[in-house]
Amino acid sequence: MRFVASGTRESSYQKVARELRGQILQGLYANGRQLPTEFALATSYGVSRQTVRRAFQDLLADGLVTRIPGRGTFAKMKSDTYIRQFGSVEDLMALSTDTQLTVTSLLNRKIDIIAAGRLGLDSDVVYQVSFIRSHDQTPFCVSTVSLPPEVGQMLSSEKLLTTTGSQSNATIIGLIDKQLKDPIAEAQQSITVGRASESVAGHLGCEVGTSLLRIDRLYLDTRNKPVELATSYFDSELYSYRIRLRRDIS
Amino acid sequence: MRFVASGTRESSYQKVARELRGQILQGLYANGRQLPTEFALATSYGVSRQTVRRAFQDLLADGLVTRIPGRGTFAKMKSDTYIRQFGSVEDLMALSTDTQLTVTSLLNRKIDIIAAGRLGLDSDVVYQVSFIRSHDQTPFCVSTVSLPPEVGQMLSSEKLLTTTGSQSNATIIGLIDKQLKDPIAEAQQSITVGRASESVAGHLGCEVGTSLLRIDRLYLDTRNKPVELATSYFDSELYSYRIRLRRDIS
DNA sequence: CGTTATTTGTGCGTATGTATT
DNA sequence: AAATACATACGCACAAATAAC
Repeated sequence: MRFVASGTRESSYQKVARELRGQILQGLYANGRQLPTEFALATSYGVSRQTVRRAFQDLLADGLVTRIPGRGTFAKMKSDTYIRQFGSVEDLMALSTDTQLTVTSLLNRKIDIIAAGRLGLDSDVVYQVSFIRSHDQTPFCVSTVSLPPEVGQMLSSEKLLTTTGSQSNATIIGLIDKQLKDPIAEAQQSITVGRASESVAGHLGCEVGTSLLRIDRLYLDTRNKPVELATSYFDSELYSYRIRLRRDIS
Repeated sequence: MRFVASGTRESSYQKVARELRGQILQGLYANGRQLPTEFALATSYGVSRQTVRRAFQDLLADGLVTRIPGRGTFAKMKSDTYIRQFGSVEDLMALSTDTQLTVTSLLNRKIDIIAAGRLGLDSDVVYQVSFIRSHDQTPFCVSTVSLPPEVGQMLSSEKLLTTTGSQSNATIIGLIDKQLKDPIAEAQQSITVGRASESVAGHLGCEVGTSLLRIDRLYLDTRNKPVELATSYFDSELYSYRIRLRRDIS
């Protein structure tokens, strides 16, 4: 899940990390088996031990391995399950440079009573745009964004949202935040289980009715006015939602 | 997720990372302001540039900074990407006031390879206790808590966990935190979709196989040692996981 | 029980490359 | 073109944890 700009050549440690990641995900080190030592990998790849260590730091951050001083490095994955969580939603959303947005339904005026209600509107009219988010050409998330009419009209000048199949690595809320008088101050997020509709299943490549992770986010500006409602579906077999909470900020 | 080991003194790069993390979270570098360069930090802390780089790798993995070659290191601005997660361990511990816990399976020694693995144990022996959480006499959550043997034995004096059908509005992690030498410092939470087993379905009053929200929490103490693994199933019809994300305006 | 070998962790120095200003 | 700043890569030394003898 580490970065890498697409254009540049892959560095040594990235190659090591990529190959080890593939082997782990393929179950070569299933049941927590031990990986080769730093020294062994360094000699077999013809790189220094530091380079191998750098690769392991990525695998560690990905949660794929456990390292125990004096003992060795062990894979965390159990091959007997289907669960391939080689990343988290947070990781993927965090680096917008890593994920690509492809518009599937252009920004348009729609009638949506539920969305309008959650946006605190009096009428039933909202502006909606739908898109998929991909990482490495693999779509992992389908989203629909609903906006109050005035916000929707504000964004109607954005070519990204009004051109078929257009791609970007921006975020909608980023676009909105730039143009708003009052900036975004707060978001309310709710995570539930949802089912894949026909269109969602088509985009994610799963079957209709599959249980998906559904994440709703309602963004509010400093005046506590809702400015965006985003409803996203994630395939939870591929991606889990991971959060790290810390205590003691000092 | 970060590494290592253990009872020893804090290392140099950890100190640098900790202090920078605190400063960022306190808003010292709010609005995406630039942090000192590697060289500046190295000289001011009296360490090498490599050590500063090691610290930045942790902050990068935490998603707290963005680094741009040729430009510098910047605190992640919440506006140009999205609003970041700021829950706290305290929030999780305070879950208890309006919900009630009923023990369904007493604290006991069990064999659980998966739980033991996630707790980083060498053997397969863990202590487990199961319970349901109710609100207004309606159960909405079924949890199983796995503990390392030494923690389990520590809690074996708690009447709550060793008496059939006992009720309380405490949290297990709260009980643990009181007795631990090293307090809880961090929690890793993973949210996925799970299916109701026979026993879970029985307690929640839903059908076997129903899709449920599954939340796994791994609590770590200040020495990064796992002390509790909680696996909970929520009926997503009754309960959705809500988070409020605030933005630091400063 | 201590000793030794293995393995990971920390820290530093150096050199070179690449991107930005 | 030059200076700045991050990225990669290698080398070395020593510390700390573990396991085996």
